[in-house]
Amino acid sequence: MDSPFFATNALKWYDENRRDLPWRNTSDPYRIWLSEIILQQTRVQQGLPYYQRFIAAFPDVFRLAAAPPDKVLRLWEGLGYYTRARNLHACARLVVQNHQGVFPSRYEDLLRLPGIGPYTAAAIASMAFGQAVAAVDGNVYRVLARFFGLEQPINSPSGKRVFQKLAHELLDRQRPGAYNQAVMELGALVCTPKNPACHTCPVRSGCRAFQLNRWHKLPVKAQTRKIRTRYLHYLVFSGGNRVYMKKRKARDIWQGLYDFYCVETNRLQPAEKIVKSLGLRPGYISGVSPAYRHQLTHQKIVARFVVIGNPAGLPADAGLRPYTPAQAARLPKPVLITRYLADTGFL
DNA sequence: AAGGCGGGGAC
DNA sequence: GTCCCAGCCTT
Repeated sequence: MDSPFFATNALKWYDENRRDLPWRNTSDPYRIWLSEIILQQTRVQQGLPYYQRFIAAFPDVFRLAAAPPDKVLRLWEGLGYYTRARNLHACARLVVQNHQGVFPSRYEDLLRLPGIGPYTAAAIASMAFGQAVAAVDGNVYRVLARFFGLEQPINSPSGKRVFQKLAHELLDRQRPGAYNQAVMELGALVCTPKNPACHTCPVRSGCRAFQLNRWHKLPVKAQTRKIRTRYLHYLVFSGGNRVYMKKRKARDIWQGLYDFYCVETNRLQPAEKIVKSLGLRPGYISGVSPAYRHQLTHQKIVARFVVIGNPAGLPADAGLRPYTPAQAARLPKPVLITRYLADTGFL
């Protein structure tokens, strides 16, 4: 299905189904700008009352610029991302001081203002000034990825360029502002992240994701696996110039490398608690190391070493075997373990 | 390229 | 609990 189908039907649907929102009944750049800042990463339902309060308190950019910073921040309370409020105020003052209170109309000039990035600059330029620039936000990524069946990740720079270029090609040159809002409105009301209302979608018949039943797979996001913090409590059984170590099994970090008996928990625990959990008396503890930290690709390791000077309490069947310093030095070990052994002087 | 920022709603 | 939301800024 070709692009005119998408743009035409999205625009038509928008004209008939759009929500009546206050910033859509004006061409005042100040109001459009304010709404866009408030709606960054924020749902309309949450942002709407804030918009009303800001307009009531600051009807124009001069009133906002003249306000004390605390008053602006107080009105922003509860909305989150408070840098937005500080940038909002800074931007207002900049517009008043450097532009005589008149918002710049070109995308490139808007982009220079604090708090205005590529999306917001395009939104203002198109909606307030009719400039033919595509505003690409999370909704647009989702709608385009689904309609065109695009598998490029939306959170990589290369993927972003693909969507930006496509959005620019699709843009309705006659009504860029309405078109941009049409696509976003479609994403907000119909083509939602979960349970999209495909049965009411104006462009369903041309939608690749709908045809292939792949809406739930799109858009693709590159796995930005978040860092997991793991807390390892090592029990270092030692005595007679020997230290007890074991080989790590597969399917976890440090496969095949050698370390000590390990208790993993959700958080750092007192050494006594760890020892007790093994049925050992706390009196066996002959030393506790500070926390060692180690950064892996997607994990942060926090390790603490509890020295058990009495090998009598050795857990059977843990695969632990005694090694002399010379032997231990030759074993392959995680650098964390090597560091610890070096710190204690065992190696 | 990655991380931080935030509260709320859906699931 | 997780994911996402009309993103931007800093490092």
